[in-house]
Amino acid sequence: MPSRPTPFPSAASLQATSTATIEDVARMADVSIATVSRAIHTPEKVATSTRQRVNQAIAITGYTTNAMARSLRMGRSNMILVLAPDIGDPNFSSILVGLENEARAHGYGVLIGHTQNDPERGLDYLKFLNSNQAAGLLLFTGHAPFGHQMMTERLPPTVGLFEPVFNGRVSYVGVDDLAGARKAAEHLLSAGHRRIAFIGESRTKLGHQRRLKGFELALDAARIPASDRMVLEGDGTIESGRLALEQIFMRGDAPTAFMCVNDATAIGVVNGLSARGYELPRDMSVIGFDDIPQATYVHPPLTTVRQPRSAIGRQAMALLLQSLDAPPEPPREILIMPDLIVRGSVTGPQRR
Amino acid sequence: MPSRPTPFPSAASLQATSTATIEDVARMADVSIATVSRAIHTPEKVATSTRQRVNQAIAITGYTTNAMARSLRMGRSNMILVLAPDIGDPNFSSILVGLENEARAHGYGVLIGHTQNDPERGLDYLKFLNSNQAAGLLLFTGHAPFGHQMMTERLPPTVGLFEPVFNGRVSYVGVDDLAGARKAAEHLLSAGHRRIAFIGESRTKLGHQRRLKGFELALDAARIPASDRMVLEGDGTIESGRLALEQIFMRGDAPTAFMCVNDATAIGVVNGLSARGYELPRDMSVIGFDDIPQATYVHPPLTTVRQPRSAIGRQAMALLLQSLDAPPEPPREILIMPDLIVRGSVTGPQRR
DNA sequence: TTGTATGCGTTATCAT
DNA sequence: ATGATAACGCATACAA
Repeated sequence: MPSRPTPFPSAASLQATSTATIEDVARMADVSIATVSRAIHTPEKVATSTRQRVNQAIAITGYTTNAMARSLRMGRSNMILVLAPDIGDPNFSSILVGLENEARAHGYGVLIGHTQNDPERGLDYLKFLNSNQAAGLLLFTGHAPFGHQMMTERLPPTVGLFEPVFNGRVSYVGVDDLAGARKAAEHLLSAGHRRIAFIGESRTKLGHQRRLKGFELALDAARIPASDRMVLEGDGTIESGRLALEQIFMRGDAPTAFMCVNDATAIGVVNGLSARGYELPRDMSVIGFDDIPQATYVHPPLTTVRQPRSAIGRQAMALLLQSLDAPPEPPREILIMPDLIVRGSVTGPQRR
Repeated sequence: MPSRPTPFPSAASLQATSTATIEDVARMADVSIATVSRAIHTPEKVATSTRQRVNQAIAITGYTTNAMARSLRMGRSNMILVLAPDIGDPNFSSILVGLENEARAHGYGVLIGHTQNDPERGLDYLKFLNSNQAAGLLLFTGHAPFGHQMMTERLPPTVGLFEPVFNGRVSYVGVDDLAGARKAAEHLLSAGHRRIAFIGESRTKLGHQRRLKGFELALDAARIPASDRMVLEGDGTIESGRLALEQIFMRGDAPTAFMCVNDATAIGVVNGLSARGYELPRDMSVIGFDDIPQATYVHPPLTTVRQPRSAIGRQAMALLLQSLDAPPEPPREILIMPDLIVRGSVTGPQRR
């Protein structure tokens, strides 16, 4: 019995090879690999009939462009690397969604690198970048990745987001810290508070500095004397809120309201206050910043300033994607105005 | 004035080129690229003196292997892809640290893909895998990535972790759900409870099913009649805890204790109970599972079963790295025994 | 011990 | 409209 001819020249050989390459497709469609490549990237330059044959072959083989080869050839990948020190940051998740949506819309994929603020890991990702495995870099870290100078020089287009980047001249997308903090302080002021404590890390964190500035501007405008203001150090963790509270009570001159640099700090303060027997918000007002999910589950629920997380993600990615072709010079800074979210942790000061 | 000879043949040309390649190193060390490659990967096969020249050249140029080219050539990368549906999962962060430590120790890097349970995104990452951009796959998702069948067939070595993988025959590393749940139930029992409600999603989630089984085994052993057991549906979100609670009260026969499939559910129950004016744990006991950070910040702090997160991460990566050379057949399942964490949400039942 | 040459899967240039 | 081929950067079989 004569062997039945297969519809395509090399149908048999296909099963042997693991992943279909452009060559498999070419053979099956009976064209050159150049034509296959064209059919994919510039379909209008290919005759309709051949294009159809190629597409059919692609469908049958399940061919997907080998991104490694493509990037090697092109000197640029279509992946964006996001570097984050702490994946667990409650802000990170929804910013990421914004980033990814925007990236997808432009044909880019998103990869996340977890640095844990460890220079070693930073170096690893630097190497990753160095071999063009990502076309652009998004810094959620507040600083450029650490590593050999040689490598930091050759960084791809980069934009920082959420936390201002203190080293490296890069574009930045984030909340308008100053304006947001000012809104928060004004909310406290208009509730009648005059003795207010601010808790934050003003020395190294740029974002915290800006929030402190907004706080001070608002109090200046309300002509609150310096003697009625307290500024306490706190690195932005829940624990730092508790600690700052201890200091306040050690010094003995409690304020009527706390303005915390972020919600984590505020949660620490709320917990500490409750533990000391204060009833909130009757005895003391607390306001936060960020509006993380946990802000709702504390008692009383936190009045706070909401980070426009999704917008930050979207705009940061948009800016980066633009920068891929021509990095803006000088770097741009996009500040998004946040909204005040009024919940239950602020009322007027108690009569004393 | 005669031009001063440069110490190396092509020192000048280096500045022009963007990133140093193996060829730059070869020229500078005055050897062939093959020798450079060998000096890096099999140093013992290279004369000491040449090796030194090569190393020096590498140091000067800041050369790093182009991972794209290397992987293309070798047909395998040194990156591991972790697929997670929700980066914000409070369990994810510390598992990740375990994964990364183990990976680093073996010279592998970790990349995270955020699928959001979206098949489109899954397909993207499938393409990523398909071109050998990752040597192995870790599934935090509870299921294999969705995509064209053609591509799912060609998956690299894979292991699931944290949540049993319901499609795809893959190895798995996670907590011993059954034993952990049994411990929790026994804790409730030994506190004196006999009317206990279980809240969880027993239909589609394998892990939930196992926890329910552990619950039932413990109650069987204590000879609790079926009439004293309640099993309520809840998908594991905070909201699902509240909802299940509603159902209980609608039916009117409240238990004395709640065993929740996870902490999120338990937090929903605790909140709901507090909102209804119950004082915990005096009026009602609640036990969770996972020991997420938030378990500490609810009142009363949650008694729960702790996920061995770091161990899960470490062992899953170790298993995957082994599987790279020879995938175990049949797939292995590593179950880690969890500890009961006693806090304040469980006491004896109220006298009625 | 070292060098030459080939191929990994693409894209792009130049012919035809 | 299509095909042949070079080059991307590297690892390695084979020669020397």
